[in-house]
Amino acid sequence: MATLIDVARKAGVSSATVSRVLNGTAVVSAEMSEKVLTVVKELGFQLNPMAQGLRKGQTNTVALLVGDIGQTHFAELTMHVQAALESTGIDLLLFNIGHNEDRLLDFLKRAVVMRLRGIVVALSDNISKDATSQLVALAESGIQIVSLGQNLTRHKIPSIVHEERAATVRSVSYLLKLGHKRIAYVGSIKRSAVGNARFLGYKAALVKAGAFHQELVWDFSYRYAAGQNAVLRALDAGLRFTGLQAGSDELAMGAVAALKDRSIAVPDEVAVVGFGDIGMGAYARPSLTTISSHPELAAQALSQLFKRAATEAIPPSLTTLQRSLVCRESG
Amino acid sequence: MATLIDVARKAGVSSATVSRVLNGTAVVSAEMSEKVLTVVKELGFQLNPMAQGLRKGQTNTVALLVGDIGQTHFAELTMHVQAALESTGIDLLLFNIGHNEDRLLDFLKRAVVMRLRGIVVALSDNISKDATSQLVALAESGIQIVSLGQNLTRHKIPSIVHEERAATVRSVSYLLKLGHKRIAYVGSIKRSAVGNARFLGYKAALVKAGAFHQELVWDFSYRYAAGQNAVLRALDAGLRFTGLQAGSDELAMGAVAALKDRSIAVPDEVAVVGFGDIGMGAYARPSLTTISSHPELAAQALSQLFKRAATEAIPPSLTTLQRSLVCRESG
DNA sequence: CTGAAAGCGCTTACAG
DNA sequence: CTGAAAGCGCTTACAG
Repeated sequence: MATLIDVARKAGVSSATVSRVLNGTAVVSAEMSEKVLTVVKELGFQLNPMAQGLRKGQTNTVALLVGDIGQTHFAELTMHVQAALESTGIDLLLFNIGHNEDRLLDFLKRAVVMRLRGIVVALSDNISKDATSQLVALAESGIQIVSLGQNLTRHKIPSIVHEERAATVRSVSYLLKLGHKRIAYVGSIKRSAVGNARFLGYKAALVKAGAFHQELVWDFSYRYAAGQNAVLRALDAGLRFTGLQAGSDELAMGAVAALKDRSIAVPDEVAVVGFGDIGMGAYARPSLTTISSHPELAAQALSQLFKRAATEAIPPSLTTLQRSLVCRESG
Repeated sequence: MATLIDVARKAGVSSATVSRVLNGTAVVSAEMSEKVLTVVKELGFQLNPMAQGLRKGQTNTVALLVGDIGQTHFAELTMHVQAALESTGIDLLLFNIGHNEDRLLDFLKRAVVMRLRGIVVALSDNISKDATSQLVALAESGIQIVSLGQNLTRHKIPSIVHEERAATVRSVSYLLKLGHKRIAYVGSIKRSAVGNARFLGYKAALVKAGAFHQELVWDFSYRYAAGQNAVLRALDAGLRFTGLQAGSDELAMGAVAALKDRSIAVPDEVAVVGFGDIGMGAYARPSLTTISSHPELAAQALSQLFKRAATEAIPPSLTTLQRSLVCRESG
C-alpha cells in the first residue's frame, strides 16, 4: 500500500502539499496540483481513514442505534439511512439495541473513545435519564447526535420525527365517522415514547367523541404475536369492539389473524387500522388500511443535517414529517 | 480524554507496560499490573481503537455486505450477525448492496485502505469475475472474507450456507405426493446464485416425476409485487397449475394475494409453498407453508469463525445448515 | 519482567 | 503558495 509520503516523494513535493491537494484544504498552484494528482492516479493512492481519524480526532463514521431491525419499520429505516449517509461519504456502524437499555448504555460508554462523527438514535422506547445524560455529554464532546423518530429537542438534540399523535387522531376520527363506537387500541404505550404519542392521539379523538373506554386499551409490544394475543385475550374476556387501531402493521396483522381465527369478519365486524405502511400491508388479504411512513424523507433530512454539520453548528431543531391515512380493505 | 501515556505516568510505569497489561500480550508482574489497573479504573481509561488500528494495521471492524435489507430475510440476518459479532467484540459496518453490482465494486475499491478485520459477503446474486477477483485480492491482503448464504469455496472463501437445492427437492416432492401434477416456480433464477439452486431442486424433483413444464417457470425477483405479477400474468395467459413453489416468502405472499383476487382458493385450488420462514408467514391467513431458515445459527458460525481467525488461518471450509419444511395452511 | 524509542499514515500550526 | 516538523495515541521489536 502506497502512503502519502510515497506520493510526495514520487511527485517531488512535500507531504503537506499532497495532503492539501487531496483534501482541498488550502490553495495549491495548478502545477503542483497536477503533479500530485498524476502520481495519485498512477499509484492508485487512497488516504488512510484511520490515520486521518487519529490525526483529526474524528472519524468519518456515524453509528446508527436502532430499536429493533427485526421490525420491518426499522429495517427500512436502516436501509434508507445507510444509503443517504453513504451518498454523503459517511460509513455506518450498526448497533441493534433490541429494546434493551443495557445495550444502549454499553454502547454509549464506548462511544467517546471511538471518535465518531455522529450518532443517530433511532429508538422508539423511552430513554432513561442515565442514557440521555450520556448522550448530552457525547454531544458536548463534539459528536453530532441526531434523534430519528423520537423528539429529543428538550435535551438539545436535533430531531427528525413523524407526526404520531395527529396521525392517530386522524385515523380514529375516520373510524368514528364510519360509525364505530367501540374502538380498541393495541400497541406499546408505557414503554415507548413514540407508541405513547400514537396512543395519545387515539385517546384524544375518542375522549372528544365521548367514546373512550379504558378496557379497550391494550398495552402490548410491536410484534405479530402481541397483536394476536391481545385480541384473543380481549375476545376471551368478552370485550366487544368494532374498530381497532394498532400501533404497528405487524400488530395489526397479528390482530387480523386472531379475528379471522375466531371467524370475525374484517372489516365487516371489526375494522382494523395499522401504523407504518410496511410493504406487506398491500399484499395481505384483506389488504391493510394503515398510516403512511416516510423513512426515505427522514434519511434525506438526516444526511442534509450531517452535510451542514460539517461546516456549522447544528441547532437542536425539530423536523416533522407528515403522515397520511392509507385506506385499504381492512378499514 | 486520558491517554495511555497519562496512565503510564500516573502509575509510574512505561507506556509499554500499560499496553501489555491492557492487551494481555506479555507477562507483567502482579505488582505492576495492579498499579496500572488501578489508574485505569480511576481515570476511566479506554484504549483508542483508531490509534490501535493505525499501529497494528488492522481495525476491529467487520463490514457486512448485504443483498437487500429491505427483504425481511436479510434484515433478520443482519440482526443476528450484528449481535453475534458484537458478542465477539467486533463492530459492524453496514453496506446495503441492493442487488447493485456497482455499489459492491465501489465498496471493494475502498476496502483495502479501511484495514478491516473482515468482510462478510451476504449476497444472493451472482457475483461478477471483477468482484470475486477483488475479493480474493482482499483476502490475500489479510482481510478475512466470509460468504454467508452463497457457496464461494471455489474461490477459497470460507462459506456458511443453507441447503437450497435439497430444500426445494423436499418441498416439491411433498407437493407431488399431495397429488399435484402442475407445479409452478416463481423466483429469481438467472440473476441469483442462491435462487438458482432453489430452482434446480424444484426442477430436479419435477423432472424425476416427469412433471417439469418450462412454461410454469417464472424468473422474477424477490419482492411481493413480483409474486403477484407473475401469477396474474400466468393466469391471463391461461396457464393452469395447482401448486406453486416460491423462491421467498414475500413472493409467496404476493402470489397468494393474486390468487385470492382472482377467486382461486388457497390451498384447495392452488397450494403455495414459500421459502425462508420470515416471521409474517405464521400470521397470514391462510398461514404460509414454507421452508425454514436459521440466520441465528449462521451468525453463530460466523462469530466462531472470526474468533478462530484471531489465532489461526481459516481454511476455506463450507458449513451447511439444514432446512426443513414448515407445513401450514397454504400448502 | 521492564523501558526507551521508533513508527503506523496522516494533518496542521508555524515559518518563510 | 510551499515545506519542515511536530504530534494524534497507540504497539512492538530491541535491549537489558
